[in-house]
Amino acid sequence: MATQEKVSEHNLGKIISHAKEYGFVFPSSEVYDGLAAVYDYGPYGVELKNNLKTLWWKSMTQLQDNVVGIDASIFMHPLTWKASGHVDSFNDPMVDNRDSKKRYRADQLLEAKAEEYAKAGQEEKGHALLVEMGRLLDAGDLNGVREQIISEGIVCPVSGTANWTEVRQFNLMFSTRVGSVAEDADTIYLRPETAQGIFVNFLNVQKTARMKIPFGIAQVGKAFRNEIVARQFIFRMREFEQMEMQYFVRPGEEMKWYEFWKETRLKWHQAVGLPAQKLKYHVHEKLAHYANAAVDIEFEFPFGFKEIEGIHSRTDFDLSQHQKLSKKKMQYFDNEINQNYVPYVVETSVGADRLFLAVLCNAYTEEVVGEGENQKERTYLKLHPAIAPVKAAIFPLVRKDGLPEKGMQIFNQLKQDFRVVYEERDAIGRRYTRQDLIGTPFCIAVDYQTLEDNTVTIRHRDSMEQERVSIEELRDKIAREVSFSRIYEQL
RNA sequence: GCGAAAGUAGCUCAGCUGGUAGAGCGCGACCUUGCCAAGGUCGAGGUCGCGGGUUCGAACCCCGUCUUUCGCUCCA
Repeated sequence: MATQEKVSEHNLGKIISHAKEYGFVFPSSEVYDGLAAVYDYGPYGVELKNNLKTLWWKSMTQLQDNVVGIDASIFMHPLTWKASGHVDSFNDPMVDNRDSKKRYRADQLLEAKAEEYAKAGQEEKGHALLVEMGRLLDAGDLNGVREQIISEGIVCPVSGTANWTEVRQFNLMFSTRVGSVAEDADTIYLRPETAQGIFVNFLNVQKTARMKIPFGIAQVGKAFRNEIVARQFIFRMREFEQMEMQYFVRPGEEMKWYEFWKETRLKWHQAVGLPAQKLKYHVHEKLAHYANAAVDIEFEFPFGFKEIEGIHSRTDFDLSQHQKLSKKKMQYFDNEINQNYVPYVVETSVGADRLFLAVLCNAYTEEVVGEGENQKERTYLKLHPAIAPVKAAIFPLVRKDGLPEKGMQIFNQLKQDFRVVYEERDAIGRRYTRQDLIGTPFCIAVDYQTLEDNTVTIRHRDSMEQERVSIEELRDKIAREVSFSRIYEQL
């Protein structure tokens, strides 16, 4: 009888320590004291993350018969970001109130003021204020914006004072320069989202893969955002990985597909092992400029419910914008209705690192086992076998009498199909524990009986129970348990 | 970016009113043992986050800085 105690509140610290100590996630450049909000994946972390990415990729491109993949570059033509709106809306003028220590977007303060005027029947005054603000922002006159705030008598809602700092520009896109001669070099950006690589390739993909609407394009890749505050371990990083799928549909049918993906994706997270009660939808009331519907799938992290995936109905905003700026048609001819149109898009966008963190938080388990005198605490990662970094460990019970040789034989055979490890050092109990800590679902022990009848014991991580099976059965038995199809079955 | 707290061995931490570092666990080798973090022997590993200052002397006091966590703030 094991009383189980799941990690719930305020122990992100435990997860972070565990992740570091057992080779999942390290702070970047730790020998130089680290780099804020950047992390590296260690030996087991990379296996787990790769498994999650592969699972997602196959769920999209293999299980869905009308979704294909691409891998676009991180660098893109600068106009891409003009078209997407990032150049304009990823540049925010910020101002702090010195008394309340609160930070605001300067433009939003002025917009709120303009709204007040409008409500008071002074619409023209409000309009004039915004026009002037637009002029100042275009001219890069941040001081002018600050003077506007002060002369309008705008005060901080918290402190009630007008003790404002300078207005400063925050650019959320990282830029670099292409061209070896500095003066001739062009500024280009590191992509702040992977979606645009899909949009600009829409026609290439549609034509070469001969896709018919509705169809989707999937992509896994890095994106970069110069977050003002990056926090909460790998939850919000400046360099992160997205798993995105853009689904192109007939205009007017987007809500049907939006609902379809909303449900499909929630089910997927559950199938990976995230419990239903720790997942919920969060519908956006305030929509981004491109969307006509948006919902987040949130997971209950130790620091609360937070987004792991977004499902957005992006309308034809992106393709239309690219059509406008590139002057290339982004249209599809639909034989069924005999019409040319710019497709609407439903996006599913998972943060790979967030999913990783959710899976890790959920898997981290501390429980008390044994009774009375024998009671002790046990820590292990309850990962779905299909995504566990190591599938099985092979242990000879003792380090003599030919057991190591037999163990190596089994190891060499299994390693062709699975990520397995072989260990003969230390007491077997400790070896079990070490595997528990990294979430290995199966430990195979070679004992004296093995030499007689070619059977071994398989010890199951979660129940700690053992069963005896013949060596010939091993491969198939493990294969069944660790196969992605165990997850697909739940979809 | 603001506020608070913290930073000593791989991890968790101790280190008194300043007198140039310790423990447990872990790690490596060997011996004994053999089914859930076993015992023994030996060993590796720290310029106490970094840089200044005060002092005869700084892990400890002062200043600065970096990093992390938490709370704001921001978040397509």
